[in-house]
Amino acid sequence: MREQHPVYLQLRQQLLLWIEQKQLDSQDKLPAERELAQHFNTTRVTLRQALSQLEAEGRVYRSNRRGWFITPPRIAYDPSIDVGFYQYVKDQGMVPRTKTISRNLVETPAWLAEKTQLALGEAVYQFVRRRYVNERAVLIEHNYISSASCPGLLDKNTDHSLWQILRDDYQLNPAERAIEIYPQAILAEQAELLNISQGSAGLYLERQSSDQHGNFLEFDQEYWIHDALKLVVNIARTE
Amino acid sequence: MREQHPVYLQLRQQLLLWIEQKQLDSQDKLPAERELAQHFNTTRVTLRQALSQLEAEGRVYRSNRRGWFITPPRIAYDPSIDVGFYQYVKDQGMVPRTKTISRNLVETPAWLAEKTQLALGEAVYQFVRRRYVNERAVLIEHNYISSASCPGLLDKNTDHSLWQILRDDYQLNPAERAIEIYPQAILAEQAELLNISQGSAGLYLERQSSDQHGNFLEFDQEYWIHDALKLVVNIARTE
DNA sequence: AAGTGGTCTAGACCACACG
DNA sequence: GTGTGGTCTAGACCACTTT
Repeated sequence: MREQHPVYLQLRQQLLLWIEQKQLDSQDKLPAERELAQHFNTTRVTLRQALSQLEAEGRVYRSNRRGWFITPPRIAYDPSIDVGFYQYVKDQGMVPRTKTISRNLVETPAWLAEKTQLALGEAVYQFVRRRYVNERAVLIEHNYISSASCPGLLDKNTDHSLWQILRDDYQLNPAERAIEIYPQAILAEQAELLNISQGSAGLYLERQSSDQHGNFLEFDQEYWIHDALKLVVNIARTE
Repeated sequence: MREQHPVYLQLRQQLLLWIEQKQLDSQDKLPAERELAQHFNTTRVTLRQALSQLEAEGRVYRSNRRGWFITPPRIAYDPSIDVGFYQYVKDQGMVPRTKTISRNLVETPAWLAEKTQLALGEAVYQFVRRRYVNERAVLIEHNYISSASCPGLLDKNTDHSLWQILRDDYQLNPAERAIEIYPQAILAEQAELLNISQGSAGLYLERQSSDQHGNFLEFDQEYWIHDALKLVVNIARTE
């Protein structure tokens, strides 16, 4: 035997056992840190280190200053399928909710013009929305939609599926999509909207869609909490 | 003005400026923690909190007990393209390297049989490899390849591209692929192989490929360091 | 008002990396 | 061997949440 595991890793193990024993379920709250620290005969600092470990592993999560909770299972999401958040969450037996935080007609900024077919300064709709799964906020979404293609979109209810509105009200369907995905810490603005601490692990997903006519349709940025999502992609033979 | 940012976030900002000033480049080493703490007139604990923040953001990384370094740019990777690690790293002007850690003929375990067409106990080749970009270890890969389809594979040099071997020596090409991706902390075994600490943020990528005849070809698990990778997926219209 | 999580200090010891 | 990063303690104060 060479090395003894550090205390916080032993504590991690004990916590897992304790959770199992207590049969804590998704979104159940753990006892106060001071209480746990005493129970396991250690310091709050070390306890928090152990909890942070479990947080990184996606076993527990926290909500600002409210405490630690048991992480629910991940949502599976296939970005190649024409199904929106609202639908695929429901299909997996969870309860989706969307809150539109802001909606504006803005001028296309430089960074967006560079990435898309949009001209610098051209008017686009910008939506910022927060999405929940079982009342847990799991992502912040920034949408940019061509204003020319979708007159009057600002007046519609965007608390459900944008794609459905595009399809039903404007006969626009997403066709080609270019997607970028990478792990990225949640920074200040999004962290505040998600009520988590800045620097929490996250997954960034960016998607540009064009419609069935090949025109720019939508640019989408999604800031996901790291433990809420599982991406599933199926790829057929490329000829 | 309501709230003052906590010290470690101010320190984060100062560190970024300091790095810029010093013109530190990819993989350059930062000074010792004690030195930095003194320079910024704070404690090691707080300094480490600031560094951890930057680590989460992918600006700095650490290598076990060796210190803190500047994070190099991410590698872009399109899992829908028939190009292996070796090729796409080179295409982006970086230097790839692969070290085969183990190669074995093993019996298909239960979890693998469940996921694939492989029968429980059937013989498969198992490869564990560590991959580097510019001599920085960025992922651990577990490969399972049908032994029936590839006799003699164990004797070949697997320090480059497996796919190339499959193509050139066995006339097998990956066709359909099912991919799963999610953020996941790097746990004990992989952390040790990557020389990072257990619980570091990571990205898990799992891929099952079948060949041009529709037979099982390969099952692949990749444990990526969170800051090394950017996924790019292009999806055409699904008819 | 009380309790909780978030932050911070000033030490300390150890195991490992590196010269 | 020396210095470094990794870990740990025993406090403390503050801002926020909850009662």
